[in-house]
Amino acid sequence: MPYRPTERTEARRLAAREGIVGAALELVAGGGYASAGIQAVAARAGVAVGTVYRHFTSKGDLFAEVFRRASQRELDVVVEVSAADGRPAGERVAAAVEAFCRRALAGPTLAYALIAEPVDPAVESERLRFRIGYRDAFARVLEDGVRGGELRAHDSPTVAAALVGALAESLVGPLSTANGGSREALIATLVQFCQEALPSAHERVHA
Amino acid sequence: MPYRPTERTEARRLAAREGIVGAALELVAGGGYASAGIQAVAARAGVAVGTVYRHFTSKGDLFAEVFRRASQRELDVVVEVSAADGRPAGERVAAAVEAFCRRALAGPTLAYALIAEPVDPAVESERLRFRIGYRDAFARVLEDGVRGGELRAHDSPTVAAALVGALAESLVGPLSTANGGSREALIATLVQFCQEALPSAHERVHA
DNA sequence: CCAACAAGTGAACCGTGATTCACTACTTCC
DNA sequence: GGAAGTAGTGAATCACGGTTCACTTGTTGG
Repeated sequence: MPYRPTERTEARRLAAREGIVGAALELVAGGGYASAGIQAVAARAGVAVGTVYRHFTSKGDLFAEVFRRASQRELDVVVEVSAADGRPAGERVAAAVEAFCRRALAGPTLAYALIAEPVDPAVESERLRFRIGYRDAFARVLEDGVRGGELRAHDSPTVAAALVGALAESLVGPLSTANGGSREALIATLVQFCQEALPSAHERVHA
Repeated sequence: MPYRPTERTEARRLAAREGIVGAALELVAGGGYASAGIQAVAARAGVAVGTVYRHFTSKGDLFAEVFRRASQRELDVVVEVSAADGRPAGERVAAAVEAFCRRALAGPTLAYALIAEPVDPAVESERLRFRIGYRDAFARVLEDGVRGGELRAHDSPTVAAALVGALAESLVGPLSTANGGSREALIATLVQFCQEALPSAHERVHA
């Protein structure tokens, strides 16, 4: 057996792969998914088009990984911040919302790509996993709040989805350009909104 | 001048145009924008591909009209329902939300296409107009509420955008499949959510 | 009926961008 | 050095669906 990939070679291969993922991520962060063609990725990574296909079976495969990494970073922060057990649900939601907002506003193009921009089906399904992750993070907080008597019983998944949708729309959705004010004011408005939207136990139930 | 389009001919032309728009709308309502290619539209309308281009300069042009009509119907209902001046903002928001939900749930594929599905830029800009319409309808109610002392001062456009986003996400967004319960329960949850989310004057301001 | 023009037709065209593949260059081991 | 295999290359190919256009058909008024 005259040839067998060695450690050194394997590392080089991995580095090349990383270079491609990194180039793709830079393109997405800089100009959105629309600007991230295979040719552009290859050029930025300093490799040939064919090389990209040595490491990924398709464009969808590549960007599924790109989205997975970028989204995981974001989700981890929100999960971390909202995990603080014992504290009131309202505070935990506020912290999660603020973290979500700050990160989205810090890299709006990336946030748009991760949340709202049209993408390939393979990438879309990856995105869905993380959207569900956000929803579930909020839902956990809501359910803890119910258990602790702070919130009344409610359909947590739906309310959590509504919170995610509210943030997505106001931060990166088509209506997001509307907020004329400062970044801090926007965050304050959204934090406030999400906190009040919670089904507090002491709130009068309308209708 | 041996030929001049007459009334009868003009009517026939208009009918053909309507047939194309109708076919396109049926396709969108049945299978989303993705399933509505020019070939498919022409086939369903019973005309040749070229005929479509006698009536519309491009695919974007055709579907901009399709979306405009479909969206206008929906927006009119929400604007109508929420316009009732004099009544409390909470009630008006509840009525608007309920109308929005019922119509979206009655035709989920169409709702998805109108609100969330990826579309051509020309169509997207048409969609934006209507999303702004929804937001503004909510914003008007919010501002009336502030004037009437029912709500405290706040960033109405942003809060209105958040409401629209919350509804869009929970009804037709990627997370919408999650709501396991009944349609009525979902509507009740969202109506409740949106009402509580309003910045009521008597609500304690956190943080 | 015929001139003049519009409407209708649909196979062929075209732009875009992902994907392929025959080839070269490199790495390992004997 | 040479055999055996992998990584890299990038111009050519392919798939797709919107768009075109030379042609046929239909309509009007003289």
